[in-house]
Amino acid sequence: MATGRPHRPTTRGRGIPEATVARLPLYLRALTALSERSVPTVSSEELATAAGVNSAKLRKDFSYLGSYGTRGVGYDVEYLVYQISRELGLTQDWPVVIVGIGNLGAALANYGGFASRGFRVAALIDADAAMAGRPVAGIAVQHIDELESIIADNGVSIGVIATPAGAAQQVCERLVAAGVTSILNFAPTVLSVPDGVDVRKVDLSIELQILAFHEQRKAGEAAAGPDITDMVTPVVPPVAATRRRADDVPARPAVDGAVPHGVGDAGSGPDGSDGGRSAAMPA
Amino acid sequence: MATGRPHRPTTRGRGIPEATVARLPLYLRALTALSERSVPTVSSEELATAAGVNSAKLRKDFSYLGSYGTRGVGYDVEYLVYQISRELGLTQDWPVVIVGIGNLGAALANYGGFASRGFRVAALIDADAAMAGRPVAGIAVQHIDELESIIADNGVSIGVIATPAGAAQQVCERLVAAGVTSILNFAPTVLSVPDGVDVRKVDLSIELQILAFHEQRKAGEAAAGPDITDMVTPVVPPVAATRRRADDVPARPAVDGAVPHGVGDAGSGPDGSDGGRSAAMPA
DNA sequence: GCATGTGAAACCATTCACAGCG
DNA sequence: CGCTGTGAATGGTTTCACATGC
Repeated sequence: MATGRPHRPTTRGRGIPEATVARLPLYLRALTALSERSVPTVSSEELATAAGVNSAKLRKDFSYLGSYGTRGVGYDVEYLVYQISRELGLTQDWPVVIVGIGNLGAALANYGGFASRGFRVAALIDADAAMAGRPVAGIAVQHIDELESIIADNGVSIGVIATPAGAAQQVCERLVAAGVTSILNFAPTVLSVPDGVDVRKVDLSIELQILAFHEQRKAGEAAAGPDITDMVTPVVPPVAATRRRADDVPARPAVDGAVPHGVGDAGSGPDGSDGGRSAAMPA
Repeated sequence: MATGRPHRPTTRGRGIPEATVARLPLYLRALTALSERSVPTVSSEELATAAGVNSAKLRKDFSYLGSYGTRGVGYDVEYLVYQISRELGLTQDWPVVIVGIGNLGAALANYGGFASRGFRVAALIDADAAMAGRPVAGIAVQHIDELESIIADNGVSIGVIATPAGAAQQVCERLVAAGVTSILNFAPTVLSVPDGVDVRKVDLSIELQILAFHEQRKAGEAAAGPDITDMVTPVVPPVAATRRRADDVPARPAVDGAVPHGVGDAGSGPDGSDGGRSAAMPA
């Protein structure tokens, strides 16, 4: 159980679908922008466009919160802002600690959207004694020895981990032991936590890899595809590759004698022609 | 899961499910760790644990790639690393540009996992002329005027946006016009892009809000016994939680005469009796 | 014998399409 | 009449459980 789990087996029916919860902040942001421009009401269509979803989905999402719209008119912006804020728990503010004040931690501490929407940076914590006392984003960094007392004194229940991967699990354990029950993890590691603790993960490298997958697919289709009508750019000049270690050779099946029958099997170097994306049901 | 769209309606069936693609990087990381410890094979059970998923899911995921395991034995680590890398398109390297070298952009540029897994920072770009020439993570920042030629000269197809929200859409358009077809967006905005361009979004503030939702739910459950459905809780003046503007009052339905009937309607502040932790707020 | 690979079942999410109401 | 709210249809994902084959 890693990333944002269903957090709980289904504590008795009730409740907003996880996918909907994940979109509420999006709606809230769009609504806040409208509110700032003093727009009084919006239709599901307009709001959906602003939030980047389709209107049916938005209406379905809102239907889980209650009937907050007016038929034939739309939604009252201010009222909806309040209802969503309340649903997300943003009418109270949440003290947050950031552990690991390197480049990333500092960036997070400086991030404005942080403080503005119900969250307050209660403390910045780092293991490097040399950092202690140094102000980052106007807050003095504290040494990790203080972690437990900081959590307790401030009633912190949300922690952000921005440490190197190697330190993440240990920091996580200390946070949890001290009372934190929600963790936002920026370290590229799978954290293991006890039940009842939520972990969400933000991983740059994973996001890039997902993009690379689609990117490759586009290139492959463009090159060998009768499908996909027109592509924006013809083909990306496949720059030479530079694999990071010495394992540039495909690597053989191994085991014993028979070779596992891959689908679009190896042989194609960095890319060769490869053709389609391979993948296809096995025989 | 970020905003990564379905990239395409279903370009004709075939292909690996999106949910599976999103997990491949996770498996790859776990496998790489095993590889470094020279572990020759793993079972689906072991690998699943290391990646933080369950084994049935992992096997199903791998089944979309082909039959790369050996019954009764498990998977050959090296071979699987190669197959997944190839599937993700990591056997070639991808030049990436980062636009917006503020705190976050600098953190991204310094992020090690970046370069190590098939990605290469081809350029750092910023709109501030004063930044031009300044080295960040060993690379000289270039002015945004050079954006188009940098993209073209380096065959960049992946761009990372780390600018303030206000600049994001414009930067996005320039990137796309110059040939970028995959974008990783860190700015808190919904980007609109033409078909064929993939956007993935990483949004700190959204992640925190999702955590806050669950956090609130935990507190609510702990405090309000059996069921939260009781509408109109008597007490509780909603804590004056330092809302950022003057709109601290709930905001009324509005429209005309009738009040919309919410579900677990307002009135319930942070939670009342609280029970759980919950920060001593500054009044 | 044991772990993979996979149909089938269960589950969740999205989309459709329209009834219902201001 | 227009737009919300929602049952029903569709599509995708996860889980189960076991046949398959090393």
